[in-house]
Amino acid sequence: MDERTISATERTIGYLLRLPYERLSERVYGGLAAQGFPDIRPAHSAVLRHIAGSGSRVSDLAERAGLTKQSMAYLVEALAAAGYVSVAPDPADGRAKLVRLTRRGHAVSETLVRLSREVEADFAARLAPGQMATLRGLLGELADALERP
Amino acid sequence: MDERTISATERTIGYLLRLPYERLSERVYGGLAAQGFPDIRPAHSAVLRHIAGSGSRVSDLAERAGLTKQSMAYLVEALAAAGYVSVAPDPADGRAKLVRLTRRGHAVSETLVRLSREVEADFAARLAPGQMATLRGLLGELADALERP
DNA sequence: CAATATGGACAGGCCATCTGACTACATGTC
DNA sequence: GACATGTAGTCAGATGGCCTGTCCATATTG
Repeated sequence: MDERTISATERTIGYLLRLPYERLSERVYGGLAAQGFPDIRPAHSAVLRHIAGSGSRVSDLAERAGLTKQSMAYLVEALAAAGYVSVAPDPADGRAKLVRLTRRGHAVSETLVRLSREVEADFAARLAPGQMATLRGLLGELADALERP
Repeated sequence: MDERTISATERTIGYLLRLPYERLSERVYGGLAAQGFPDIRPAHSAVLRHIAGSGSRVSDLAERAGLTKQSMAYLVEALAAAGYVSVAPDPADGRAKLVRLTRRGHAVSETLVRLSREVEADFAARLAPGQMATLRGLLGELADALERP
């Protein structure tokens, strides 16, 4: 008889969301390390996901990612030190700086998306045909609903 | 024209899993704080989720949660200091200690599950009828597949 | 111009994890 | 029963990823 307090009765939706997320993360960031990007960590995706091709300000990145300016500056600094982004003064505003992906930054971003798709495909193979598409669709609808509260 | 590097092209499955997880967490742990459990943090769910009614050892908890013994001991210590768990020597093994939920620990565990269900219901209300059940079912199947690799 | 808002930097702190080194106890083998 | 090895837990130290508070420089607006 299993006496577990939570999981025996019912797995929480939090557990069900977090488990695949963590497995995915391990594989994606492990894969990045294996492919020559060892210094990219999950938190850095907050930068990579939101950075505009024409460059973004730290404040904008912070707001889009839901982090403080200081936290975003910390992440950007690490990416800049490792050569994934460049930071240059914004010609349009003397206070601001523009963060841009370098060639290496674009490479890591593309690799990240590719690895993510690969792991997603592997997850899909563990479900019945078509179910991963359903899952992705539902998560997308939920994200749409949550992005605009 | 949106030039975002990742999200404009396609939201990664990681993003789609993490977004609802984070919204859920904010609400569940905010709710716990509001209901008199201000010192419970998301990491503590690793203890609450895996602890057995008859008591569990730190090592067992660590293994089930996928953490090191040291990390689990750190979490257990905080919960013990706040009165959510008791820690007593294991009569069956002089090296070991048994971690048990106190009455307050049971209360927090039940409240956690209840809040989780409430937020899940709120999420469900943002989707078409029945879709949340489908989503939960698919996540459950995926979790089953990932729990036994 | 003065007042206020904004972009960013600096300092300091906390939490949640890790690794490495260690002690105390348990167990299995001879 | 003694010894070798394995296991439960602790101590110490480090790191990453966030936070708040404070401050400076530059914009913007009345």
